[in-house]
Amino acid sequence: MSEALRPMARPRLYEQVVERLRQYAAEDGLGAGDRLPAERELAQRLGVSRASVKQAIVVLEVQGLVEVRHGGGTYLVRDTLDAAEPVERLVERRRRLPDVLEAREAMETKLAELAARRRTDADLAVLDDALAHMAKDVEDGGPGVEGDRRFHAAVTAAAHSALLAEFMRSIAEQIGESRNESLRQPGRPKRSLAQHRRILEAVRAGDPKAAAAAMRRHLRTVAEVRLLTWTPEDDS
Amino acid sequence: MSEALRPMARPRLYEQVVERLRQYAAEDGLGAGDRLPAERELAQRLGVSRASVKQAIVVLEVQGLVEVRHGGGTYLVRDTLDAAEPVERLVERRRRLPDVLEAREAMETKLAELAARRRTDADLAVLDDALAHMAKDVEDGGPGVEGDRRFHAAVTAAAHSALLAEFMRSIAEQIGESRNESLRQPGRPKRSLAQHRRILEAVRAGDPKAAAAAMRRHLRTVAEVRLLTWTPEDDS
DNA sequence: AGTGGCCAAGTGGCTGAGCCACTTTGCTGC
DNA sequence: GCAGCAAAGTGGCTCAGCCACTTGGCCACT
Repeated sequence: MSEALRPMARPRLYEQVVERLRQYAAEDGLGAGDRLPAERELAQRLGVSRASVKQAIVVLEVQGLVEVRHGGGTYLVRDTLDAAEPVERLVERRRRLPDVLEAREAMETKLAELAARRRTDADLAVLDDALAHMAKDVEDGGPGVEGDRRFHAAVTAAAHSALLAEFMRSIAEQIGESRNESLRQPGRPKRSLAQHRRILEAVRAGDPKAAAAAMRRHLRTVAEVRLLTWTPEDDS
Repeated sequence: MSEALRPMARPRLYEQVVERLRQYAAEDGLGAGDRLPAERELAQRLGVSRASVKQAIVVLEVQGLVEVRHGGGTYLVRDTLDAAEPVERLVERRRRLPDVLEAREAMETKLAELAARRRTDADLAVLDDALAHMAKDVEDGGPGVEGDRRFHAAVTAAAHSALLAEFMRSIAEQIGESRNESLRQPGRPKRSLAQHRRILEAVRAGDPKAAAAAMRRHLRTVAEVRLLTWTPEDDS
């Protein structure tokens, strides 16, 4: 009900112009390499100033959708002016956990496998440290959230794969939420700690298959715990 | 040597302004919530017109680094004006194949598993169609590139995981290159086709473990073929 | 036929002045 | 105190204009 009182949308003119340009490119079937109408003409036909048209074009330029040649016109780079939706936004919209947990399992089992293959002594030291941190917290009756986070981050680092690390980073926030809930379940911190130990030992031993298997088992129990309290409508 | 004849860099004014603003925010220790100087003042101190300052601010606004309040000033959203590096750019810089192939294996085995669990009849029809397309091309002595692409896209679609699909999309270009090279190896198209068949049958049978295993086997042979001709220095 | 100089038209780059809309601030009068 | 209001400050947008660059056509020269 307070829905009606949310801040009014106050669209900037240049945003509307960007929208119109996307529309124009789509409807007129413009493709890569085609030239947009001149700024002066666009301004006149849209009924706005040239400055606003220019701001809109700057937006498209920054997004890499358009190439502006001084004195030569403005050209489409791709077949469309639709911006590729940033991963972060998609994650936001798709807050639904299952997707995230699936992606996490896919990537992190691979990360464990790679970590077993590539970990350096320094990587192992960080892993040991993270595990010790979590162990101490759990002994003191804490949930071990920070230690858990550090352990998984250390595994990611030890895998030495910039691309997978980047993907993990983009769902880190969602994983953090699930971690909080999971570790608040009674008995969970101790079991989680034990599972971490098995992962670490496999990584230390340089056994990729064992590491992947241990990580998979760990993540599946986490996912189970988390999904027990989850319902599709509960988008929190 | 032809390095000297590459296109001249002709930086836009607004880009320089953006750079100056980032610098200013960093050097003056501006943090989230702090207000930028007024547009008129910035224009005067930078010695540029207000329009150029505004274009720069539009850039920062589009990148979500700054919030502009009509009549109230322009405020930093985060503690820095440095743009988070988009995944696409990272992929570009990290053109090195191993990373990409690792990520691909991690995600696509999971996709195969999910596809076996969730595929609808319509999904199966698309998979059948893609496989038939590839089979026909291979029979005619072609490489079957397009059919291969469609098959893997169909598996991704059948998994019904928007997040993994998005991740796949962001490395699609690199995968495409590797696909071209792989399928150009003599004998590869036929073997690849057979492997696709096994994947499809596991998905049709609704056997997640078999589907994941078949996909993993397929991707590992592809990676092997590709990596034989790859060397770290060859960044092409 | 090819080359380079030249010019005019078209287009983007950028400016300055100006007005409007909105927010913030602080004074005024109760 | 405090509500109301006016002024100052700030961003939104426009207009008119000049400059810089690209393109294409024409021409003189080789």
